[in-house]
Amino acid sequence: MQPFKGISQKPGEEATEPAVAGRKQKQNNGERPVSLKILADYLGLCPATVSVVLNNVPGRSIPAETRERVQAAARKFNYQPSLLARSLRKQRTFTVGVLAPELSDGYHTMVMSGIGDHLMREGYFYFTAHHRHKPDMIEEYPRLLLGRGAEGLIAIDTALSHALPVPVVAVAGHRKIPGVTNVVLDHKRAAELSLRHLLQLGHRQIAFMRGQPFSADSDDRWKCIVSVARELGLEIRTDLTIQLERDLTSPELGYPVVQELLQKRRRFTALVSFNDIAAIGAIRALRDANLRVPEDVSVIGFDDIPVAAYHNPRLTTIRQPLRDMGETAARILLQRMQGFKDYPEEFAVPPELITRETTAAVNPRGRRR
Amino acid sequence: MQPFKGISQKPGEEATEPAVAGRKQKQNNGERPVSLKILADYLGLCPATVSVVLNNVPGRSIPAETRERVQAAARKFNYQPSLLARSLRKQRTFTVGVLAPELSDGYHTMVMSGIGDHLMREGYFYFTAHHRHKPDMIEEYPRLLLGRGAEGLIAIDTALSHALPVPVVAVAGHRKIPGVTNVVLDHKRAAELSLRHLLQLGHRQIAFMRGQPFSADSDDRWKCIVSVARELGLEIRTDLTIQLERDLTSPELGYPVVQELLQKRRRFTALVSFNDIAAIGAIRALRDANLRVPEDVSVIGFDDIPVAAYHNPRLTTIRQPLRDMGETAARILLQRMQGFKDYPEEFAVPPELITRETTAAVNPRGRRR
DNA sequence: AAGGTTAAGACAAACGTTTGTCTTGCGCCT
DNA sequence: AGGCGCAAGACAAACGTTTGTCTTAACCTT
Repeated sequence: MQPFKGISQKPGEEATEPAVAGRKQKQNNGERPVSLKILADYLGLCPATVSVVLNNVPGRSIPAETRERVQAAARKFNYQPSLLARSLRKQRTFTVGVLAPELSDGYHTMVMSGIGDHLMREGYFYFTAHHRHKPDMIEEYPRLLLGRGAEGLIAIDTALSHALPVPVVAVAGHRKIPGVTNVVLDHKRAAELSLRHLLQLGHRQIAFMRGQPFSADSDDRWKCIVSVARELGLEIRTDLTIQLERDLTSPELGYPVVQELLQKRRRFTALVSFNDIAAIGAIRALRDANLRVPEDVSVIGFDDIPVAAYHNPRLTTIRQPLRDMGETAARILLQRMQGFKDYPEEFAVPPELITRETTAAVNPRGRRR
Repeated sequence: MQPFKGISQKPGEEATEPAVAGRKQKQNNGERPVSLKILADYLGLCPATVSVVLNNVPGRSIPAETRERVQAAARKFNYQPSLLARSLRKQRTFTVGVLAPELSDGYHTMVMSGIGDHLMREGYFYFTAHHRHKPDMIEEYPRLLLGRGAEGLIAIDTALSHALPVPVVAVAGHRKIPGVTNVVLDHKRAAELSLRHLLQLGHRQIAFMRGQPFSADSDDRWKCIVSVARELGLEIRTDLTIQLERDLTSPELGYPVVQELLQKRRRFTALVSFNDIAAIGAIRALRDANLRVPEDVSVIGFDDIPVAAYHNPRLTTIRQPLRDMGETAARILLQRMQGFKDYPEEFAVPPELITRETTAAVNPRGRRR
């Protein structure tokens, strides 16, 4: 961390600083904010009484006149109670921790958006921490978050390794862990939607893209695809199965793996992508190999990220209600934190098939052998 | 908030709960985590001494044997100091607040990602709050964040209205406010890059898309475009200027406004979009009107979001180093919090022109009159 | 007038730390 | 032997709240 040599503030600028609302509120002169004690001294009362008034504690008799004096003083000095001190005393922080692999990825931020909405609405604040799938951080951050007073944790796409002493809700969590509620997509249903759709269009030679091993959904999703394929009598060929490995959030994710697939020169008429971002990379790779989408190859994505509807061609995909999942996770967590005992171990939300332009009936004279 | 009727935990499941690392760590049985006092009682020492050992306070003489006893006990009981109590005592929380309009938008999350990286690396945690541009929340949240102990604030694309008693860094902030450091893109340079590029390709009839009034960058960006256009002798026609209004983060943002522009049937050969997302919507609108990009209309975006390089056609755009800007903001904030006085009022970062496929030399026989 | 009730608010302890000062006892020096 | 210095750790106050109990004085009742 080097000190910067940028433009320094012009001298005299501070003198012309406009007065701000109410009490003169200096920049950062080390003055501490007014505490209950200061307020009490000013009023000639004791801190406890002031606290009682300001919190409207029931069953305490304080005359209206005194109440007004106290409230007026609080306004005058712009009193803000220290949540820190209050939390320490009441052993309640109204804070939760949110753990995610990455902050800039569409999937995670959609879920976080739902979480944030619900938490703020309910008067909770939250710490965010991201771990980029590093196991030591996944181990360490929950501890740190608890140390900071988090009363509960939400883990997005994170491979938690053991139980924790507070309620935990996982979105797209791997494994069953005692004390952890899993909010997951109904992957079985998702697999049915995509495979049925492709089969109806006449596709039989279908390539599949598997997610990265560190991504929580990868495994479940794959198992469901395999099982549904069997039910529907569809063969899954290993030479048409590709595997994502890299930890990327850009379409580059799907580009090279599809290129490799094309080099094998096996005929396929459809591709089931792990997510939309990879699907966009995949489409680019197909086009760069002079294959048309959907005329030569149909592509189906997953997630329905915002650009999916505006990609060219518009992406057919399985929509995950990510924001809802985030809200649901937050709601369940808060209920559990309030001592609600009868929580579900797993909460599945239904996906939806969004048919757009990247899937079409199989082309009778396929161009690829 | 309604209690859910989901699957309840099977009875007896808790009894088979596997033992977890070290101390038996029950689910959530109201047992409080071990405190310094408990540890001290166990060791036959006083809490202060234990604290001294665990923090390695210099200048205190504690024999090695005692130190080891203390450390062993801390490990044994998995002691985690209460950051809450420590913060209260030391008047230092190592926490900052981050304020953004929205959590699921690409721009904001990219910046947040840079911020998060730097803060975590430096051992700070942060609260996030989002306000969806609602003025009352923009007014309220800073107060709440300070009440939670935030020692500094980072505001992304947020119209702060007055000074605050802690250091503040704004990314894409509107106005100059005393005590607020602005981290901004060099919009002058950005305007030069895009206009020079289009002029070189022979464009003269250029349509412009202005950002939403509530977006911090809109105004600056527009002023710079106007000023650079004048320098370069380019006329900006009001009948070719469109204005974004809606608060959206999907390409839908740019679709209807471009449709309206097309209905005026004024000839233009290029469009300067406010951002990439709107550019993708714009391209869709152009294609839906049977105009080819870039053959009939060149389009230039702004931001360089991850899908820009993989859109079809690949998007020419002005890259904002958003992650860097976030990191820079966090770095400056931490320096200011450490009492570094000589901070810049403004910190400008340079944009970059990324030439891809949506811009081309002007088509001599334009199809639109 | 004595005792009881009540209103109004003071008092103190507690939450879990940190840190400056104080005590105790031991070994050493002369 | 008396004094000094130092090692080891106890003690206490403080950070800003909340909350149960206690005090005081006024008022009421008979």
